[in-house]
Amino acid sequence: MGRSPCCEKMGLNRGPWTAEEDMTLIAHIERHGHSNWRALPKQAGLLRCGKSCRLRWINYLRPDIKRGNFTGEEEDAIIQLHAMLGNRWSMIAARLPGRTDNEIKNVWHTHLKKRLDSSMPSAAPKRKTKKPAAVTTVITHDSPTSAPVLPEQPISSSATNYSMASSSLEITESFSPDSQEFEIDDSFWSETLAMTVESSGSVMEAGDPRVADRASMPSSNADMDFWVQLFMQAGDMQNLPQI
DNA sequence: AACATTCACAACCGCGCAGTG
DNA sequence: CCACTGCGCGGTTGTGAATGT
Repeated sequence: MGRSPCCEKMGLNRGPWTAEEDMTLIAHIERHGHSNWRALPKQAGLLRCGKSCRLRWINYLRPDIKRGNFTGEEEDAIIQLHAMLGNRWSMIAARLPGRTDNEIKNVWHTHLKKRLDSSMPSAAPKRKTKKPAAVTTVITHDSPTSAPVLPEQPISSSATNYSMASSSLEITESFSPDSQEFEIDDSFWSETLAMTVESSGSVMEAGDPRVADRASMPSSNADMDFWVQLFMQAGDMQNLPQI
């Protein structure tokens, strides 16, 4: 269907981003946001395609990205979520504040998958030390002058839905990942996961500005409440007639 | 010390979906 | 309704670093 390529490859840079490119992209998004990825590189004077800019921003330059090793809780959460959602990395990422789908996908393919395959909790990875998060460019968003603050600019549709940090997973007992006993319709997840639950029990819609505040909240009892409610709903689904 | 192997992760690719004229 | 565009997602690859022999 005559689909044009995402960008003309002619004369555009590819491969690893340079510090200058990073700074240019950050500066441009700080000033103008990223309403149009396709037009962004031209406007910013970058020799990159919009897709590449978007990927770089979402996976690396975003100010709210949490760099560094995944905690055990985060890994457990990924395993649980993957058992429920499958390879819906963006949805999984939406439940792990500061983590990107790409990062989660990488972690899954590198060690979590192997960990499950071996089904040996004590199966230690060959590497004893994990190298620090690779940093080709040191961008300090802590700097008051460089921190991109885009309050009215959604970072991404999935990222704005952050609602919880990883939770501990005693809930596991009520759910068997290996069991195919029940299937949950996608609409359930899109509706359920699009909501966040405050500790008070009230529900926030994804678009609620309060959600953004929660994105920076540490793991808390509210998160556990979220999971308890979520799994309870999932359990209830089993008793519902198939639609 | 040198080479081989494995790992981690950034980046690319292509497809599908939603929005728009 | 159709064609087209832009975006987002998931799969895959490339490469440098770490580790083993």
